[in-house]
Amino acid sequence: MAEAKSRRPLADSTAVHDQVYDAIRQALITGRIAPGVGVSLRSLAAELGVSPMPVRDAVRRLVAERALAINPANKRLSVPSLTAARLEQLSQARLWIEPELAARAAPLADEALIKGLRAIDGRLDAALAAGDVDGYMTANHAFHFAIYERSGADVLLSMAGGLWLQIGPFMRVVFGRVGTGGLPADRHAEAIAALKARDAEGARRAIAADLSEGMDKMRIAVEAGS
Amino acid sequence: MAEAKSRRPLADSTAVHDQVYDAIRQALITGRIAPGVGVSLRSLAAELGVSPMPVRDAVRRLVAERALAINPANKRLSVPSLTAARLEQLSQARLWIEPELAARAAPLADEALIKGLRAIDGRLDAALAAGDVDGYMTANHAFHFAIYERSGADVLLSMAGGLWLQIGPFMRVVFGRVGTGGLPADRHAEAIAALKARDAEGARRAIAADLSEGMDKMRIAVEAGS
DNA sequence: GGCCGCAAACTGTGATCACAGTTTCAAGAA
DNA sequence: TTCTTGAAACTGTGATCACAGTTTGCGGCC
Repeated sequence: MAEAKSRRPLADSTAVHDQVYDAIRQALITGRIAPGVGVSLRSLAAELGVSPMPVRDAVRRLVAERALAINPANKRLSVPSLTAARLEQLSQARLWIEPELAARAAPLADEALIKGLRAIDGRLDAALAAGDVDGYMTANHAFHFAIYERSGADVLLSMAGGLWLQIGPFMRVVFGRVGTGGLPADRHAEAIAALKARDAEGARRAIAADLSEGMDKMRIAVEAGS
Repeated sequence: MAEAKSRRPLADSTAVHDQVYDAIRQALITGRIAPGVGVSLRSLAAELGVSPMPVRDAVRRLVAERALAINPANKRLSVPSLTAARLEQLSQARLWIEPELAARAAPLADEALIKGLRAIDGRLDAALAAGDVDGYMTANHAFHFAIYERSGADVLLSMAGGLWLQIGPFMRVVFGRVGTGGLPADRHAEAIAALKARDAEGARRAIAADLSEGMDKMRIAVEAGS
């Protein structure tokens, strides 16, 4: 029992089901749990060293966010498969919401935000140069949401969060197949410049371009894989 | 015990937590549980005549969909308040997603869909004439989602569903304050005509106009109420 | 050697209990 | 009368168990 509890030391403080949520979410985004495969409450619970109860709560939340799917026939859990149709819809939704969040953040940008973004972008470039996929994806997520959070638009922000969660597995496929090479961080520089100038439309364009380029790559990778 | 179980006879078949989800969702949309007030797992369970367990599952889902809020300090549940900022974000998200769903549905429209929409619109008009708010809201929801479901875009469809759930309480405020009068069903006729002609852009415009008009009313009602 | 059938293992679901933290409210003191 | 204090009630959380349905895999049969 004590041994099981120490299998994967979760972060302290907050509720267990939240820690389980974060753990599964991270496993999903990084592709540690592959799309299409089935999972179960008890296996997840054993793997995380907790009782099935908080896992059940976390899973319920992830299903509501469409990060996990539940087979209506036998009610079994699985990770959603990567289909072109799903990617297309997620792309379209992101292309509207995220540039909008960037545009809303621009007038509210301050020096602290710019400085933070530069630091994140530095970590991103380092991960890119080192071929560190996890590091790149973490930094990329941090970069975008540092901007989005500044918008103060909580409803749209949570929608964007849900979209990233669903698109995470697609990203992993891209980097697994075509590598991290050729991904331009220039758009990030553009975005930083626009935010510094409090240029809403410039920020919108920069983020839209950044998304478009990334999602084109995903589309190609998914089509090649099917 | 047996008495409690028969307090509110839920629909048969599916899982209990799904029935509880539907029941709470409906109570939220129709405003039977007012925005801002606190709720609890045990009180909901007692009211619905079930044990707290399925309520817990349903609530977890509703919190993930932002239809319920959870106070981070004392972890207590409450219904989100109606703020102008929230309405503005929900409006913007709806105005992008729903016309898009209508446009996608248009090329796939068939006679059965048109016929179904006409029937729903008839019920809508009857409810409108009778001042039946619940009937109007139910029919209006049915009308829109009959169209959206035809698009086959499941990801966007579920996003639209989440948005309706969040905007439901706002709708109730409108009808409670300004009544159902002055709500034009013409836009619905326009939408039906466009779908019949398989005119994607026409359908997009009709739905966009329908939403705009409804949400303008909501905005006015919310501003007047604060 | 290949196929059928049954038992064991595993699945999600729901109920019940224990527990720690918070709120509420009433009784007693100033 | 007003403020303090303490107990009771209520909150979400987690653990554990029971149960029905499904899947799985091994053994025996054709």
